Amino acid sequence: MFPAVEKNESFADRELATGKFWKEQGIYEKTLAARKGAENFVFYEGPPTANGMPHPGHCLTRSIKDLYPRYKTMRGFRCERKAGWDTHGLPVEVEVCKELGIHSKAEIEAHGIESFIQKCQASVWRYMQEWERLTERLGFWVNMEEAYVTYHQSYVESVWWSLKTLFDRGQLYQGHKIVWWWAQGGTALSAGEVGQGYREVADPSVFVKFPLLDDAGEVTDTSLLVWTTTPWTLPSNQFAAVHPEIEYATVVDGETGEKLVMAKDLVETIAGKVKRELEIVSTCKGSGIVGKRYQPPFDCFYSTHDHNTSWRVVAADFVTTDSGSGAVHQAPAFGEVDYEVLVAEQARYTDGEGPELINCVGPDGKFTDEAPAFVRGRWVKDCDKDINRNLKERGLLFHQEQYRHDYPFCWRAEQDPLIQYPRESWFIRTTDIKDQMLANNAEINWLPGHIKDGRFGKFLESNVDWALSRERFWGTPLPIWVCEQTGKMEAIGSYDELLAKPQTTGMEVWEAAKAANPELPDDLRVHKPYIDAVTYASPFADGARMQRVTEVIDCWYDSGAMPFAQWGYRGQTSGPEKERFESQFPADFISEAIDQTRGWFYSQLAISTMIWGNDEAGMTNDEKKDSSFVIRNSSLAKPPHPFRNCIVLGLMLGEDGQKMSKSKRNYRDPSEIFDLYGADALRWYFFANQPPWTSIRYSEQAIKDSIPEFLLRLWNVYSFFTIYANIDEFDPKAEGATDACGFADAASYRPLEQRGELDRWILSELNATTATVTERMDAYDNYGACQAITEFVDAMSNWYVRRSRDRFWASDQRSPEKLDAYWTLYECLVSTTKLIAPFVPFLAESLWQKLAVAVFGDSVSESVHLCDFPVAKLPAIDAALSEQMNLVREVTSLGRQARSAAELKVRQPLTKVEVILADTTHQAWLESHAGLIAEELNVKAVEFTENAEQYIDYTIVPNFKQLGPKLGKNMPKVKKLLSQVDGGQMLVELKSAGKVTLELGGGESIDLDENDIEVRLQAKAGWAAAQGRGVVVVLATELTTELISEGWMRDLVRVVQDQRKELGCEFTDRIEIGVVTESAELRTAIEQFQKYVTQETLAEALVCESIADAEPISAKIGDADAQLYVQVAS
RNA sequence: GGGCGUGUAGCACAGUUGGUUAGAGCGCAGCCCUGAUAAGGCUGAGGUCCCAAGUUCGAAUCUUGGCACGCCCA
Repeated sequence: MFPAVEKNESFADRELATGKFWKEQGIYEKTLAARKGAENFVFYEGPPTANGMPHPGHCLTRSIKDLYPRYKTMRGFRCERKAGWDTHGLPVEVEVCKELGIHSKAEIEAHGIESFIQKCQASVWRYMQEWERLTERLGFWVNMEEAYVTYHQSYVESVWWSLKTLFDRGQLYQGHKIVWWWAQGGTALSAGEVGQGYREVADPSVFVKFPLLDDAGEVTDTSLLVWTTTPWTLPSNQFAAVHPEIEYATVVDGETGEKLVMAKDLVETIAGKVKRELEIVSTCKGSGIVGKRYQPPFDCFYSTHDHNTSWRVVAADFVTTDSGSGAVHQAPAFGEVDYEVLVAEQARYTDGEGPELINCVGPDGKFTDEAPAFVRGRWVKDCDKDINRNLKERGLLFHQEQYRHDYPFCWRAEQDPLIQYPRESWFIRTTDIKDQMLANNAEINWLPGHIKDGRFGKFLESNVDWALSRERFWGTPLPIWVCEQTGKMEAIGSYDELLAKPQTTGMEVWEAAKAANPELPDDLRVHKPYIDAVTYASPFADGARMQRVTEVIDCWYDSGAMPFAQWGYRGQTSGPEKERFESQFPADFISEAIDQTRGWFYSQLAISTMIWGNDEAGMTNDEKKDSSFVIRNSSLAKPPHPFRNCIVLGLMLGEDGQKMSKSKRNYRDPSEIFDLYGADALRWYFFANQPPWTSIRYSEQAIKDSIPEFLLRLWNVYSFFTIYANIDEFDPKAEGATDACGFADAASYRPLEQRGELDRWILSELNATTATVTERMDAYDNYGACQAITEFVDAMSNWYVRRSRDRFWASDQRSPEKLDAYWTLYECLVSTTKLIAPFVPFLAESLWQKLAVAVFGDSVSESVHLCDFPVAKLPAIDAALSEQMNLVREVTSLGRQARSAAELKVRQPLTKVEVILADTTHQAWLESHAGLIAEELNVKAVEFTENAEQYIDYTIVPNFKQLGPKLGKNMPKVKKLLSQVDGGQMLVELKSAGKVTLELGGGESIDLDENDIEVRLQAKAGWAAAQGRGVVVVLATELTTELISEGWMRDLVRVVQDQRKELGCEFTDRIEIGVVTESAELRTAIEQFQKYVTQETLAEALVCESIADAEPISAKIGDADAQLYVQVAS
């Protein structure tokens, strides 16, 4: 016996029980154990940060990440899933700062770095529980107990090892660059971080007069009109840039008489801005003013520096006439392009004689003492107004206005604008390996495909060296120690290596902290401030000490290092780290949202290509001998690495189409969704509604809809099966089957060829579906796979079960046809259960437990997830049968359509339908299924008519696909000719001769055979007919008394069935029926169809009088009114 | 400003190498069925396939140029 189907149990409740079962029985662990020794399918978990609450977008990534490992496991692979947590970086520091109510770097230092770091470490796990709960509730199987954590010592040491490798190769270098600088935080930000903080703001746009000097260095009456949007950089002005090819004009200001130089194309615009006449007196190319000297607007450096090198007009291609004046203020300290101008200028001189960088702003973003007195010590962005006022007072400000543009702010401290600022910073020379990265990229299977050469490829093309260092606190310390005397450096690859250095001191700082608080995790010893205390004797100078540089690194480097760092691999030549790393590299599958293009996707590729590039070009000689780099020569190093297949998910938007945000509350908490609809509904919504890379708008309704559309539909089939299997005492084990996947041992199990057509059909569909799902999933197309599954479940529910009901209800429990039906449906359900297991693991498990485990006990897998994925039995697939069945379904659908149009409800029997087929290939088969069609359409007869000219117009159209290439330009002519011929006659001719000849005129003619044309049928007016593509169904609409009576009796049956339900009858309960009516017609009909009614309703008696104890109900049967009495037979 | 992507029914989406009646779902309307019943089915209305030009015998599909939106970058 199958366990009875529970009523009143929600999917969500069942899921909780299933989750508990998995956990208690260690099913995930068992799936791994079961695949011991099997080929690996390597999955990398991109580490989320656990210091924020998870939202529905995380459910999406985690669902996809779960789907493929589950699928591949069932397909026979061993798929480890090591969880990971991203724990370092600015987001954590910012959170802690908020708690402490502090903001700037100085405040953190005042608070104490030791305490700050400890707080960071603790805060990383703030939402750990929520994340774990979500992961488990969603059914994302991942090993959280052995998760890798980026702050763990072994992880940090792996990162160190990789950085040491790069350092020793000269690929990690210190450079002087203009960076986006977060002044309050005292650190540079990476391009990715900056990109997240752009906001539209209004900044001043000012036009300033730079008086030009003559050859003697005296101020002339002409000024260059210079434009800038950052007045605060004017005190640090060093050049003015013009485009050498643009025309410049000298104009006279109609009001003041001043002479100004500006781009000729902009004269009119600028005149409009200031609303006065600007008269052009002469023009010249930009190259004509290049080299001219001018007096800078502020004298911070002018009087102390060489006038010949700075404060000159220089040529620059980036100047445009889109806005401004055509002459651009240059402060090389505060702009990347400006800085390049300085470098270019310096190149004109021998070393040391060119212009030096001038800068009167400190790293804290405040003006230094070199700046004009009225701004000293103030935050630069606050000084724009005062600077403008000062310029105005001195008559140098020509015009100012507001200008809206996007400007970057700190992504974690939204009120802090970033500034460009010159800094010493550490870089990784990724530009050296650009080609290798591109080669690796070319081998990655990106989904969708356009990522490869599109967003990701383009990003690689424009690669710049990775700005690695951060002048912050909570991150992987940059493992470079500097000699205090010589400035020479070396990199350290592990903590032990550091301790083994000569005369190491400083470990006591950590030891003291640990003694004071034994709770501190040991991992902290490789972090600031403890690691900074460790120094050792310099190998470069006697008596000197080696001291670590102060920086930590970009946390994206941490996550990108996970392919090896998750195992603590740092070049070991043997041992578990090496083995695990090598067996798990590269990944077969990763998936994250598209925002990771420049994040984790890139950091992984860059690091893996840096360390194990595709050739030996970057290796030192020592490394070439060093066996730890053996991977370079192994097959693992072949591209693609570090991952082979990558599904790039779209972004998930809130219900309102906006980005999900906590403050807008435009989404529901995932835990609520689980409670309301369950994890399977959510998962199915993700997998089955769209390809994963489309941005989806979170839709609660759509999640809800997965239940009736798929989950419940399948559940109902299962429920139907269970109810009748139990009534008929059908038990696969008792029948002799040994397990739930092979039934050949069962005595009553008949081979396919002995079973009825419907059974062969659904099993054909099952196997075709299995083949499709496998093929789609192997191509990482979950959407296509889900569509196939949905169609199959629909076919099973809406055609197989419906058409098989008679067999399930037949009274002979042991009839072969009935047993066939049970076996067939059982097989379909069990296979479907396995097919859906990776997608909706909870429902699949419930079904498996009820359909298989409950019956077979220990002789089947204890969980569906321990099963092998079904393999399609190709011989069982019968394409012709599938086509034929589709045709039957089309005919019945058309029949209903015709009934609906003629307002003849299905309950009313009709004498016949006529079916006319354009293509008679399947006609004979269809004729043999006339009974089925008759039953579906409630007609007494089905007739097939050929050449049904009375109902039909035949239209012949060319088969365009076939004839197109043959006919070319003659196509329209043939189309026209065919539309004019008598279709019916032509068909006759075609049938007898096998071809027809069409005269095209001009002596040309063409022979057409059956394949060259398509026949269209058009029902003639006046018939109750409906037409499909190649078939017309015509109804006979005349009714006889007998037919009407029969229709009435179907009414009666229906009302009685309603009443059965009302009375709470079991499916097997017998009843008695009484009908009291004034209508003689009704009484006659009852008499006539007594047997039919009693049989349909399981009635022992049907009488035309009242039944004493039953409550009468009023009913309309056909046209007649009646009082109906129904009661359960005693 | 540049790159990438997306524009198909009220909504959210499919549409396989170009082939002439553009599709399933939800929603809506009407109807049916009821021995799967806190279900199920059928039918219908609703589309300038963003716009324009081009290539072609033929374009939702290919090309070019616009427009709108999104993301990424400056």
